[in-house]
Amino acid sequence: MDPLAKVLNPPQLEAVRHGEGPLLILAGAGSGKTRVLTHRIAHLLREGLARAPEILAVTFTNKAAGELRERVRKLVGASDAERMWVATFHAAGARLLRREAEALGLTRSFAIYDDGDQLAEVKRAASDLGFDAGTAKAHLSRIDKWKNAGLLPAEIELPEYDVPGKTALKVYAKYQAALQSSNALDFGDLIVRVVELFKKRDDILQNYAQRFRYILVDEFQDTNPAQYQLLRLLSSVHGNLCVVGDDDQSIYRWRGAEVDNILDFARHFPGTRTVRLEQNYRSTGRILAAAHSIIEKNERRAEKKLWTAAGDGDKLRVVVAEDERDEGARIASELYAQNARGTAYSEMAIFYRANAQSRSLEDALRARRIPYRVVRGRSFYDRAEVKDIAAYLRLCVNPRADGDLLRIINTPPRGIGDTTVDKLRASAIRQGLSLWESLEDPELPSNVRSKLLPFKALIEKLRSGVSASAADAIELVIEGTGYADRLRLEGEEGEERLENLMELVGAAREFDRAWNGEDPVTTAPEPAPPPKERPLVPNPLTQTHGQYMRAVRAPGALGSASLTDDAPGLKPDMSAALAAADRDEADTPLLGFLEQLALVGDADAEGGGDRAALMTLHAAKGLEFDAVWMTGLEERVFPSGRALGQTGPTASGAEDPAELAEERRLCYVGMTRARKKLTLTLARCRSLFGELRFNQPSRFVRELSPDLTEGLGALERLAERPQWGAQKTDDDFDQRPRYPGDPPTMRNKMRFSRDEPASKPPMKEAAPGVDRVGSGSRVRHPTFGVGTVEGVDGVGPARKLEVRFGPGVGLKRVLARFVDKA
DNA sequence: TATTGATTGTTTTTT
DNA sequence: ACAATCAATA
Repeated sequence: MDPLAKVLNPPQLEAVRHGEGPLLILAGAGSGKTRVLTHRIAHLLREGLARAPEILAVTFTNKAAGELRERVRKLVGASDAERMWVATFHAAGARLLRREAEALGLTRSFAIYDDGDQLAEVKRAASDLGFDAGTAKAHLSRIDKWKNAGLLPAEIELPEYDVPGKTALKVYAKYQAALQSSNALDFGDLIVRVVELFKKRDDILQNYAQRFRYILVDEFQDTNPAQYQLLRLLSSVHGNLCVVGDDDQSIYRWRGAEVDNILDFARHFPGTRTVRLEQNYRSTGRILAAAHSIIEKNERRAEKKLWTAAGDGDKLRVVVAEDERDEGARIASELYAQNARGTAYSEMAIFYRANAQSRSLEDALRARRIPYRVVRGRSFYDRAEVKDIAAYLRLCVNPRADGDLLRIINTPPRGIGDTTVDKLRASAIRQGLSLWESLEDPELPSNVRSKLLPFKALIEKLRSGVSASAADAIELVIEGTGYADRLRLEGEEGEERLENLMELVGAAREFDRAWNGEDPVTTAPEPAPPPKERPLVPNPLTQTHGQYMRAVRAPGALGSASLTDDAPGLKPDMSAALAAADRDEADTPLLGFLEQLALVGDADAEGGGDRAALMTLHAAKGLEFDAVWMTGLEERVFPSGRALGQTGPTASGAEDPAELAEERRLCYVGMTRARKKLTLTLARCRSLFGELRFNQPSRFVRELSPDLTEGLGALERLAERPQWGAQKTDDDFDQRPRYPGDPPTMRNKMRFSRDEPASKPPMKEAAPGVDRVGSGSRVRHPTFGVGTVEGVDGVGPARKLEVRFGPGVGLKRVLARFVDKA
């Protein structure tokens, strides 16, 4: 019998063994799709259906790409794994475009603009055209939509009456031209411009379409039309396109994702074999049944129903809280109780619809001293100081980058104000040159030139001083531009920014090392922490959270760590993996690091230690936890007020069925994250946008069957109570009529502290949060190793510690959030 | 050029 | 509530 049959169930096996032709794998939540993808890739190689370089596997997140790459590597070995393309859509696009840049009139060192750069550029485009720059956001959202749809300006036709559309289109054309002359691309371009390239140059398309004999796509339900076009083109020669996804988990419609891509796949690719993965290996029967009862109300979906061989499990629970503070307090005490019963905090998660909801939850957890981490976007790399430094570096590498030049020409302030900049821009436009080239335009007034020339000299000095090393380059910029000096003058906040830049240097240092295939430094004077068969490497990307991972080194390859089934909690080393993928495309570690800065956030950073996770429902996709709390199950919160036509600019009073279907999918995604325990909470009233609101319980809880759920009784009691109009203050709140069984008022709460135990629960040893690190503690810093705290300044994770590290490092001031308890 | 007061719009944000 | 952004001001 095929040994594969031991690790795969029949439909999984069918998907893995499918040979040529289009393949659609409808993979329900927790049905083992990554396993299928990895085994399928291994199968293709083993059966000689493809050689490694002929395989292209695309995902949406860096995390997914890293995980896939790693798991494939474990199956097929490092040398094959390195020769295939396993990347995010955007990384693959960037890689391809760097190779073919000339064909689009770009150079290999084009810059990748992020949202902020994009908005700035759109503003300039709009104001150059004489439009109000205040409308830039609206234009940008149209531009993004066009790009998601795969439409470049020339291909867009608008009806005469669409006046705002016409304006946006003009801005789009101008914006696109500005990017082109800046030798820059935005995220959307990383896809659309590949499509453009393929349409324009059939020879190049043929080259890639021939090469990629087998293409595999993860999370296909999230593809936008541009990505879909790209896949169509790339698979046009061999037709071996395998897509994996779950239409029920499509939650990015608002970003241009098109569920129809997956729903109509079989129709668009004749001869498609469809495989359904419906056996769930994650959740209990009740959780699956409840999730199904929510999702089955959606009309257009690929019929499938998850089942599990595991038991029914506990009932879901609904908790009705008084307000958001009460909601937080109850959840916090439940977390505490769960933990006392043996569930690690790291196995618990709290989800919310909108980031704004995290505040009250965090307050409650902090009050209870429950260790947590908030999973957010790319917060670290989005800091202004990091982006400033990146702009300097990009300008050094790519002088045509007008956006980067404008960003830093007066940062730190060097007397180059708006008027000077305007004159420079006018000159550049007049002569059709880049800003950089115009810096010494002899026609500029001498007072303007006298300001610009020193700036030019500064950049030239940097450019000649910048070496291959990313870390050295960053240090040179920080010190050489006066940026550091400026921050040092700014006190408290400047200090912190400087610390952040030091972290950036640390990340770059690690990246350099990985690039050069050197062993990562272990500064720790004592034996490296957990004795694994390999040394532990700080992940440069995730080091802000002090995470450590196992280094696995392939011969002659870059370091990359493994995400293994046997090592839960260890995540792949993204930067090293990215370094490996792009090494032949980028020439130096500096260029590689810049690429990483653009394409990889620190979002994937998993906080070390035993902490509960807080995140939006969107951020939860792809994750799983033993116990999950979904919060804010109230109409206008979840489903969001926008889907109900109640909030925002599109507020029409009418529900938007498409939006509501997406909210439903979001609910489905959230519920299917839970392995064993699922709790849904709502608050009777909640302050939202500054006013106190009494929201109806969400339809998603009202729809739950009592067979599956406990605590529904509270909903009915709630319905019997009269509703009050909006009440603005706590005083009003306290003077509401009292009903038997009502929780105490706010004021009472302060006195009696209903939910808070009289004495604070003692901190558990298992929670190595940074909060209790003080003088004398031994701490571990990802860059500096292990040291002893000698001083503390401030409170919370943002406080600074003076730490005495080992020899060669000495006394350093570091942010508490960057260290872990040693 | 930096500071201020008013105004604005607040879902989600893989890259 | 609240932050972020912008126009007017010193």
